[in-house]
Amino acid sequence: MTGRPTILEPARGADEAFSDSGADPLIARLGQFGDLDARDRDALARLTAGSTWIRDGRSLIPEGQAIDVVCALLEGWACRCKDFRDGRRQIIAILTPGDLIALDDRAIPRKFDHSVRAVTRVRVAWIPQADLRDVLVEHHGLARAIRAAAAVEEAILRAWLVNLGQRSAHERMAFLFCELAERLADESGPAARFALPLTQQMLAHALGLTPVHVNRVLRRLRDDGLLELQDGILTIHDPIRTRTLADFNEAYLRA
Amino acid sequence: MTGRPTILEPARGADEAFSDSGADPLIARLGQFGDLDARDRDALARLTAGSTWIRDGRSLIPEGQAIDVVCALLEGWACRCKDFRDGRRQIIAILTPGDLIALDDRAIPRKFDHSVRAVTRVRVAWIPQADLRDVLVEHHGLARAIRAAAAVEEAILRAWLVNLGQRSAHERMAFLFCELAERLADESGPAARFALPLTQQMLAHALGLTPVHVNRVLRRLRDDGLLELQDGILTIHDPIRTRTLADFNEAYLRA
DNA sequence: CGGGAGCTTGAGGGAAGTCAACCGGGGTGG
DNA sequence: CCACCCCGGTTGACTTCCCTCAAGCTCCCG
Repeated sequence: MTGRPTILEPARGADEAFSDSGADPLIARLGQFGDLDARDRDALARLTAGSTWIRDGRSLIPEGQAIDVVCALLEGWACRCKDFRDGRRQIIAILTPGDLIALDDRAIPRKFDHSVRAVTRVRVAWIPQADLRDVLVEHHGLARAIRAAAAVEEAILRAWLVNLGQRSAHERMAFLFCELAERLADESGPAARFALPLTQQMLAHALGLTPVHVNRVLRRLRDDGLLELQDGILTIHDPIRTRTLADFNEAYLRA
Repeated sequence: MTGRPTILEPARGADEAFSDSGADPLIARLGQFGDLDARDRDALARLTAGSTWIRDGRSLIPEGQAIDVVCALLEGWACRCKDFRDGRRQIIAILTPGDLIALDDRAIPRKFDHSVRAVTRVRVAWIPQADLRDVLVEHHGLARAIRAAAAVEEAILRAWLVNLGQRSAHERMAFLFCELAERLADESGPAARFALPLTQQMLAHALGLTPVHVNRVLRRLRDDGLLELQDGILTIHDPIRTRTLADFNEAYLRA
């Protein structure tokens, strides 16, 4: 995590080529917060028509940036992070497909107090704030869903604050995994097995721990039969005990 | 902090008597985020016309409450806090006069995922969400100032998350005090000496530490000549070194 | 084959937690 | 009125969780 991509991409026509893929992840996400009709979905598709691939490790939004365009994360993972001059780093949020980044839903232009970085290779669409605002005055259901998503992101922030303040390393780790399992849930319930593209270093930055200790905690959780993180795949073997350890309640993730 | 007031009030006509005091703290706070004209101030005064005193330690908003009225904090301090079943508690935010609590600026009705408690005796005004919304459609400057205040509160949340995740106990404490000094600033700059009505127990809950350790850290900061907390008065003797220790930058508190 | 990134494990240290005792002040009840 | 008692603050002794430093591993890639 030096800021430079650590793994070179396989050859593509261009690093940041246009793609015509749809706005599906966005529709799936926002649809959780209220039904979207065909016009809403169409508007979303138009807003995200031109999307771009960006390599892992790249900065999507630098700290200090003024907010003038919204970034719709369509594929891949990203994170908000705050870097210290002395090298310390805190990951403030983990962003997954369907997240709207740098959304200024309060119409208060502020400079970014943190940066946003691509964790994996990501596909994003850049939407001028004005374009989005114009669409939202016509599409109330969409506007409402977006506000609900923002409210949930704020609730996640509070949950993380509590997590860092009160829980032990083991509990923190379990809590983070429970949250991600819930956020990546489909109709069949929370994901018990999913791709987790975070290095132990990144987990450390998210949990306020050192990479070494993250490793030990993961080993302990594996030895205890709770879960396993192998080759970027997280498997929660014992969801009940994992939830209990984390004292996890998913209510804050609902609108 | 058992949930019951620990200090009984001196006799008053009634515990929750009406008061006709004005909306000055609210005007002062929101005025920082944009000029308010006489009509705006008047509207605020009308919204907060009937205010109530509530004893310290009382719960203003219980966890799980649906948001139907905004609570304007006019005098005294309060805090947002999250309680665990096993007795652990995390203070998520410290609220000072001028704060709007349970403001639903995104118009997304959600159940409260934490509680709000009076730290000191507080004077509050309860404003039905609908009344506030009605006023804001007519008063754009006011609406904007309130959105800006909400954006700053969210930035404070991020700053606290980083504080808990990355800083040592000493740094955390210094950071919190720098933030409060800045938030309580007047024209002459950050407050170097102000009433801090938080017990060491509450500081511990805010900083993710134990009360015993808070005491030791305070002693150390005092011995080192940085600051002093005596009888509920915080005096920052050496603002420069305190800021340096905390690596404090107040940019996030500005709109 | 060499080098770097990420993962793993061990040994030792330090920051913060735990347990316990004591003090002082204010409220309360005998 | 005085004696408690409780709460908050203070300090010491000891423990523990997590960090630091360091080495060695695998895998991928040049």
